[in-house]
Amino acid sequence: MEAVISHPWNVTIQKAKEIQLSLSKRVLLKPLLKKVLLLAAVDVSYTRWDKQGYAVLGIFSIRYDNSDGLIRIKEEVIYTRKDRVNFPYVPSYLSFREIPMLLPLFEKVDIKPDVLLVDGVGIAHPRRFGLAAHLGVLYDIPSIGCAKSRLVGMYEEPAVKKGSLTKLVFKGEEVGVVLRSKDNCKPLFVSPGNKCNVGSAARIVLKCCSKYRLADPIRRVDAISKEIRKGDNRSSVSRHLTAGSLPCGMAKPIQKGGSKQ
DNA sequence: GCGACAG
DNA sequence: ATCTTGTCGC
Repeated sequence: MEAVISHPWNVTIQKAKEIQLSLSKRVLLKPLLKKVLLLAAVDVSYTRWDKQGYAVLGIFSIRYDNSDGLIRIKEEVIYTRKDRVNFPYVPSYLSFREIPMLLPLFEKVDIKPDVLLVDGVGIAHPRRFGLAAHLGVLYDIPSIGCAKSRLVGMYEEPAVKKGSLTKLVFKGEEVGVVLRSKDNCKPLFVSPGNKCNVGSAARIVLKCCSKYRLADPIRRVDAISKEIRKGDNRSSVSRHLTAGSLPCGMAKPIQKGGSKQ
């Protein structure tokens, strides 16, 4: 994929804020009605001292379970990258810490997924421009933020049953939902990133939750990220197939010795 | 002024 | 985010 927008990343917090305020105007909120068949997910894990980050981008082809209508991952193509982290973690500026590591991975993908799931927030952000919104705008694709905790907004606790949800309201606006993705488990904070709205975001994320608290695709990239952090060995581009063949255009991007450092 | 604060 | 054993609940 090729970014539609380009801007510096090694910036001060003040400049980062200006970029967020400027780019937030490009966020488009609308129903995402197209059936999701190709889904992407990203995540980054770190070493204890924050010196290195392990970024992962997964492209997943999807099938729908006949019985429950939930999404099942049919095939996956995984891209990973180990990088030194420069930008510190500053609440509401996570994009500037993680996106620089993810950019090289997106470059390797030559197709646009129907939606991108992100471990972080979308518009449920002080300036309505969290990590998911930022990535969605950069690549002009639908994106959804699936945070494990709250950054901003007020809400009431959703019922304990999976599928229960309550509104996440920030400054009088509904910026997302608090979604119970698994019975009796802490809820997820789902907010649209780009080319999606709150309702569609909640519907899609719930369909991605099969047996665990986290949406399957995010849980997958999260596991891979932590796995390679421990091992820190083998090729940085791997392929995993579970059945059938890849949709046209998806087979190409796999190469060996692709991305390291 | 003080507490809160995605990963 | 990461460091960590056992432990309580579904």
